[in-house]
Amino acid sequence: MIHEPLYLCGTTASGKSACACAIAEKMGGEIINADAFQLYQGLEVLTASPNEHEQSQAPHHLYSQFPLTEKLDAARYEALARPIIAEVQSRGKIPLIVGGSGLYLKFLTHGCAPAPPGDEKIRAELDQLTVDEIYRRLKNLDPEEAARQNSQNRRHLGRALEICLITGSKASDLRKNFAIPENTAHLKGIVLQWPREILANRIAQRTAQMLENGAIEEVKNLPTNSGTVRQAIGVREIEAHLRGELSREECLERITISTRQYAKRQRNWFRREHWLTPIDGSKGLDSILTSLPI
RNA sequence: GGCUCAUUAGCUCAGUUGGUAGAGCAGCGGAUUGAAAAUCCGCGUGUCCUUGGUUCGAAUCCGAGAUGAGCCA
Repeated sequence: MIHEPLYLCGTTASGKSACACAIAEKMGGEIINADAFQLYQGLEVLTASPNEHEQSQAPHHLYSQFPLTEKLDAARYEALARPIIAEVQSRGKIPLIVGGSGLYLKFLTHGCAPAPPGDEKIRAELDQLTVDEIYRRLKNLDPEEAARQNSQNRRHLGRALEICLITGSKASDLRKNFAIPENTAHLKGIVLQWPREILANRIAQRTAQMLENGAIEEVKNLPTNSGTVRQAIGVREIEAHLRGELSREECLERITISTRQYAKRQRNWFRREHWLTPIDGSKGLDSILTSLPI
């Protein structure tokens, strides 16, 4: 019997890991990571990766798999996760895909557009330009794409321009050829939701816990050539603290705020994924287990 | 006790020669298919400490009071 994957989403600090373990134990599942930063090895504390106890409760895949110098992206993630999902299915177990990285999840649920991967040389060049310059260049090559992007978003504009430069054709054409599937009937998943105040408290507590448990050491030991992973919430703040620019207390406060803001963005993302079944995270694991959409 | 300075948005502060106020941060709303924990967009009514006065008109000038900080006793 082949089991469809069950997606377990939710904002940061919504209790996904614990919930995943409970589901895996009860229903015979294996957990597959869908968090962009927990893929790396060396920032387990800062990224709130599942602890040893949790990992011993059920098989976990794609956690702490890559060195901090690696540059992963959503497409590579999809390519990594697919065979693992198939493997879990072949064992007759349920693939439990758990994580909060909306884009990564979307690649899994809706597929990957046939676009070229990022090019470091091009990105390094674009980094030298102002947003206005990037926008102008994109507008030149692909006015349609420029029109649908925000003229101030260097990341999104840069990606579109990069596609044009690599392929020699228009990013907007590529977009037309790749329609995001609208049929989501086959998708099964839940999104854990919490009252905002309570989630804010959980975030504050967990952040304090991280600093206690070695997040500062992790950042201290970051290799200088670590790329993507420097974007993780907490890295900048802790580095500022290590330089003496922020007190420990200020550092804690800054990370807590950033995390709260991130949770808000996640909430936005998941709200648009209508196929997800919302579940009240504060109801407790037993209650959650009985309201799964399977 | 005397003198000086401060008091404006949740916080830190701007506010030109009097014409009922605006930035950053926070907060709220939103976008987002190969960097996504990233990146970006939108949202500012608040007893301008209180109270008398001057004035057509006061956050702005004058008096008194309150609170805080500093200096002198």
